[in-house]
Amino acid sequence: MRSTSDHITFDHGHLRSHPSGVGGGDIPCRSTTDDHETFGHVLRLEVGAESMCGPSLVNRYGHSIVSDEPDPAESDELSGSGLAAEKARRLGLLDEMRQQGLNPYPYRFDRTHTLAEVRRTWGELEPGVETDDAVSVAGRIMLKRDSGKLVFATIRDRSGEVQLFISKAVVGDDAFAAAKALDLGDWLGVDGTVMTTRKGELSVKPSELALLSKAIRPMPDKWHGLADVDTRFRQRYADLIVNEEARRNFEIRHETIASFRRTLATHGFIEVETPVLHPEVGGAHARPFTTHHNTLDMDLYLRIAVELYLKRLIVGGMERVYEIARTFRNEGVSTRHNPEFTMMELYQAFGDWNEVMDISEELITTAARDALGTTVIEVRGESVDLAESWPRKRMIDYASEGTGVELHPSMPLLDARRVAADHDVFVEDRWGTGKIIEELFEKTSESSIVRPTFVTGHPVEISPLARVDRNDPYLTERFEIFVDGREIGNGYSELNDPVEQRLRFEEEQAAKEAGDAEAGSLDEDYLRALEYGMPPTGGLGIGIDRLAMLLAGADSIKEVILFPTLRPEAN
RNA sequence: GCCUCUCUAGCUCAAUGGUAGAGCAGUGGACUUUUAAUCCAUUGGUUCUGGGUUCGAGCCCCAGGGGAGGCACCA
Repeated sequence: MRSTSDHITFDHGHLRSHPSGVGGGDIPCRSTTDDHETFGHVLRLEVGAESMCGPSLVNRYGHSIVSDEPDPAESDELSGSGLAAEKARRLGLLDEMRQQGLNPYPYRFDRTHTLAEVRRTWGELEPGVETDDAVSVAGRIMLKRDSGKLVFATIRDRSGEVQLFISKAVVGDDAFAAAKALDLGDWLGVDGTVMTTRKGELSVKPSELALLSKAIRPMPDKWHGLADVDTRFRQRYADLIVNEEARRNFEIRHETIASFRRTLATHGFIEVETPVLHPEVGGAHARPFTTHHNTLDMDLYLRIAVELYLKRLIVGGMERVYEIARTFRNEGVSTRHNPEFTMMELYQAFGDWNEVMDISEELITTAARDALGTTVIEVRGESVDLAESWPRKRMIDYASEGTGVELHPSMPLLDARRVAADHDVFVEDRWGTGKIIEELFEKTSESSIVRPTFVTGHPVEISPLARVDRNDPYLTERFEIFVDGREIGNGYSELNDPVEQRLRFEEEQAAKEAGDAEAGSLDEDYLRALEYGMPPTGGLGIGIDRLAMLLAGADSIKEVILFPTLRPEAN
């Protein structure tokens, strides 16, 4: 809560009472010493914002804004050039500016062109051309080359990079000195004209430069960037500043999600938001995070899936809904798992698993086209065209081929256990044949699936919310999408028979009581919803993080999550 | 949770158990078409932390911490 009384103290009258500054009347408190002339022309000032010219003004945090203390440049801290000394040096520059009434953190800058727009408009200019075309651009200083009476600086905004051609003869001695004092990492706003150098480098020749924000901390290595993965993930801001790859990965993630929304909109899906705090765990097989609401005095779970809520909406007649849902699972962290991750789940009334498989292909293929400009991606050195129809193959067929034994959930449990033992697959006592078949599939086949593939027909035992296969009572109409050995999606014909659903829940409940920490609980409200009648429905979930990994070619989920879950920093 | 690897200047990296170095960044200087600008000079260290072995430890040993990869679990 800001109040004027404890905010920076200044008054407009004070500003007005000062004679106009030399350089255009907007610099109220110019110092007359040569030292302070350094910044004399570099700043474009906003009225009122920089009027704290009096001695020892203190802001609401108690920091001195302007003081008569000795310049930090003379303090002990600056005797070296470690991080502390470097920060002290730059803070000293700030003090110096403020003593002149200049604000190193002005409130705004009006730009006319992004750097990509500059490049798009003037990119074809011949070498050595000077135009009269005026632009205002802004960006962070990434490189700086100081050459006598010229300074070349490369600035970057979100769209790209452009060089500044700063000429002493154009900007004048004072502004040129100020430009020389700029540091890598500083944000700059520039008014100037477009030109090309003799070698053809597209440049903006500034007539006026404005420091938009002073960097106090030095940038990572301008050439090598930031390589330490720990630092890259903890200080994502630094990673994004210096690593093109990081920026690209999150661009791809964004384009993927944006593409999903467009595709779903064309199919008449409605985006909804359902609770993150769930009183019951359901919709997937996973261990939840638990939390507590104080006023209600109620334990709650962070959602592990949104399935049961979205299907309630299908009962309610919303027909086509989806949610891009942050989801939480209290399980291991790996290159493929983050405790919080994003799933897109959709439900489509009157459809079954066939419609949902079709839309899976469309969503992912379109996302690739939108994010990468191509549907051809590289997977394990293999060129894969997502636009080619994805093969469909039953899980029991994979497992049978993998083991050399004809497997089916109807086979006696003892036989299934023997096959598992032959393949070094650990089996829990409570597992039935269906679960053992899934384990055998994962052991023998999962990692060998490279191109996108629908693995279908999961046993009923491991699919408590999926409808039984219309042709085989032991299997369900379910599929999982595998690419590069990883599951990225899961869908099925939704079970809508409330009586059968209750029986399935009761089996899960029994498993939970038998010690399965990941089993869901019986959700009476969901059953009540089904009792009102849910139309035939197809449902789908796609792991957005994993899809982003696939499209970005990232080998770790942390590369596509801006702030992955990490232990707190040491000390 | 287990196994392996890793941690040195702000960043990227060196350094047989024997005085901790380089490049970048920074500082001072030269340079009006550079572009990882270049050239000259130069500052900067709790070698992750704590013990131990040794005349001597960045290096060897033990314990702890962070991270990565693999396994397990899951998506």
